[in-house]
Amino acid sequence: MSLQTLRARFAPSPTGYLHIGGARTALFNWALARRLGGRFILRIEDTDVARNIEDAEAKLMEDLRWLGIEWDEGPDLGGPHGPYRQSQRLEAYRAAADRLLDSGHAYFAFDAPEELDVMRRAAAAEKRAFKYPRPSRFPSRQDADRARAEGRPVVVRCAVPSEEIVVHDEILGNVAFPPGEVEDFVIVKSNGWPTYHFAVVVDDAHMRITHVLRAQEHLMNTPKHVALQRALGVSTPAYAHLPLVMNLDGSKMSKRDKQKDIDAGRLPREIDVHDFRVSGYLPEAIVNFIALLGWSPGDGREKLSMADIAAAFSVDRIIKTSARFDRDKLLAFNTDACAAASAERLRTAFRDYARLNRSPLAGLDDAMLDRVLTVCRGFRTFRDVDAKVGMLFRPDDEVVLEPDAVKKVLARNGGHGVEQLRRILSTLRALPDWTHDRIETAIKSFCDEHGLKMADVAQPLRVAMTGRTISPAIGETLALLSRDAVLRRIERCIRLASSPPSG
RNA sequence: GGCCCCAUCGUCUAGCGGUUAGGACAUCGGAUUUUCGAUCCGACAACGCGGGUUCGACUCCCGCUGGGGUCACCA
Repeated sequence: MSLQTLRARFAPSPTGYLHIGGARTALFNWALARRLGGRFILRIEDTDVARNIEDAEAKLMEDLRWLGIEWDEGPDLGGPHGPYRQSQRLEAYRAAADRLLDSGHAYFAFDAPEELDVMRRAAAAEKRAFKYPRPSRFPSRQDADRARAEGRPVVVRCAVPSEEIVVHDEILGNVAFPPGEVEDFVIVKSNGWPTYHFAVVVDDAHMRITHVLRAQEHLMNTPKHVALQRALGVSTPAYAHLPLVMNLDGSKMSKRDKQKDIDAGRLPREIDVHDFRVSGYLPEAIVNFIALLGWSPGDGREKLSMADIAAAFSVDRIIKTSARFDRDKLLAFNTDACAAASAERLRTAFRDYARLNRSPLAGLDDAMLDRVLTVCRGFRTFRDVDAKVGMLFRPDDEVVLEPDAVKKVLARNGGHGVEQLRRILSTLRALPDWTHDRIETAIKSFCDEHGLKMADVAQPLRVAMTGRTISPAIGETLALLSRDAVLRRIERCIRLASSPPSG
């Protein structure tokens, strides 16, 4: 038994924001390291120059930190086994490739993409699996130089021995791949850069990675990695392939879903961590929810903080079955997390949301923001808060009366609603002081006097204040505005509702 | 299609030979209510099918069916 410390890593490629599935992978690796006193490493896999996106690395790191997932070594922090960006490790891959070439574990190949394509088509036509035909004699370095001079692409392929490869997976158990199943895959591209398979193996060995938790879609890659590890003479880390996270309908969660929603004129479904942030979710709710996708602490608890997860995590309790991403349940978790958060926590998180969304609530001071958040209690996301009180913090003339609201509360019964607005004006004007409970009481007694239900007055007032029928309790709503503003908005509403609709 | 993985309420899951199969979300009732939301009660709801093994299978084995992943000079 060695006493080496556990080292786990998360290795995204910088192609965009952090996907929610990637976030779970990162979380599990993080939790494993935290639970067992190991190190958690962030590595950027940017070997596909064409797919790299400017800023993606920074966004990835920001999303991770927003979730509360902190790494011990990474491109920005450095560490003893860096650099942690693959584009800066080309020399290491070149050296490793040379070793493989020299030992006969790898060989040069010169096929043009079109030629490979023809071979694959032919195989498909004959209904057999395509496997790259290994040459009986491996080309020499001189051959490679000559090919390059002739303008042919030169890649390096791994000569995979024809033997059974058994992958020991901590979740799935032993998975056996029959001899001949793994083809001679490319490890160095014609541009000299390593492929993913090669870079991963070289880096995991170099960075002393002991545990690899990754999505199950990588399972078929693992025998390649094991073959490479054997050829390189390095040890194989413990692998655990995580069950996939799917859409509610069982399809793969992809960015296409977002576009489909946009095309259909719906609010886009959140796919990336950043989407949830913009939609007004709390990171602790997201982390709690995704932790439970394929894993559970085993004692019936469902509400878990990062610390709880780190304390309870174990690979043994990861299940094999893929999970579906149930947005309703996440919403419920978020609602609870909002209710449980301290005023200070809520303020901080809300400001982040408000800034990203350019909400009219972005500029509120602590006291006013606390008040708003309290008055809106029960909200499910910050978007709810914005929708409920945002209009109160915009100029009067931006209040647009929604047709439905006009029809249902203002115009009904021959303008019954508008009539109440007219009558309540003097009551409000006469109030000795402008506090939510005084306002509330005054409106209640106004209703009693006139034999009205609370809704008969409160609803028209809501429409006058916000243009819609949704707002906090009516006393709170009015008290959030100055008395002058309330009177102005009532008068403006009466005017608008009385004039014939244009268009 | 080849290879590989998987299978408990609609969804996330607990269960690890003997349980009234538990919890959560959703749903449906009811309560509360000044809108939305929240909240409080209650109800409905699952072991895919067929063979074995066993005194006894949700649990172990095999087959079927179904779902998923993967077959790039992408990761």
